[in-house]
Amino acid sequence: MADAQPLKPTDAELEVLQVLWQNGPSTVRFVNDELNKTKEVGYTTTLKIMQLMTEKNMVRRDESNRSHVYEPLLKEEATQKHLLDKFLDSAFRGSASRLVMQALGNHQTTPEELNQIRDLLNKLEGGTK
Amino acid sequence: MADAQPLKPTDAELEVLQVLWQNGPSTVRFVNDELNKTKEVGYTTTLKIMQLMTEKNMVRRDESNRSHVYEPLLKEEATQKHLLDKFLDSAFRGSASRLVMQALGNHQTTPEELNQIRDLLNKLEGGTK
DNA sequence: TTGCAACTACGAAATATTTCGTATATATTT
DNA sequence: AAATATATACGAAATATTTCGTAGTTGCAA
Repeated sequence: MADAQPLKPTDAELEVLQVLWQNGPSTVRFVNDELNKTKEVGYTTTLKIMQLMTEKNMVRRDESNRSHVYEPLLKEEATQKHLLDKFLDSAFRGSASRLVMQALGNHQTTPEELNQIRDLLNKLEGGTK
Repeated sequence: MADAQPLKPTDAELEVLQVLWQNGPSTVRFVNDELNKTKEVGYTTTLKIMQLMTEKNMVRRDESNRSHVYEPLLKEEATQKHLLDKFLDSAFRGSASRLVMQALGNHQTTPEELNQIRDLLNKLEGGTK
């Protein structure tokens, strides 16, 4: 057996996933270089994390070339949803609206994005103006 | 020295803080009982966590009675903001709007709350309709 | 005044996660 | 062909976090 659960990735695993989601299937070398743009981390450290992720079926490894290529098996949206649920519970006691208010209040958002959100609100309110 | 940093509480610490934020200064016994409504956890485990939190200045301990009373030193809002920032970065690569859309989409929110959010949107857009 | 119940202190084990050194294999360059 | 660069595998140390047993106190009830 072996299934791609919507497991909760650890912090280090999530960082790797972000690189893969953003850039598609990549080698350890590439991922490690990306990570090093932000923080210092050894090559074998990244390698190890990705090996563990392979065992957990979070990524799939293509070994046809000497440099293995890793592809994410977890979907970005599904994983975000999963993490959001947990975060909402633990940090906001489940109050989505409070989280949303904080997120909108503390971070700059473009008018376009605000409009998208407004559209969503309209849909949610069932057209109520 | 010793200051009440907006430190990142661990999961266990956050659970304790939620109880304190929601109920005000409490004893270990009370906190432990609350936690046990959700999951099983030993009394001394909770005690230990709260002792560590005291050392980290996340809570203050009143020892005047035999049962010590713990009061949160971290503010709920500030802590949420801190955690949200981190979460936004790690899970949504900083895109507040994507997080908001997901949060609104996946969780039921009352019309009143939606209106609150709409008001906030209006303010943020600077009145642009 | 004895004994039980409820507390705190504290060390240490159990887990979970991250980090990296070393060995070894395989390309590539000179 | 030798030296050098680049990969993977793997064990194990370093950290971080959680969990709990045990010892010792104190309050209270029988």
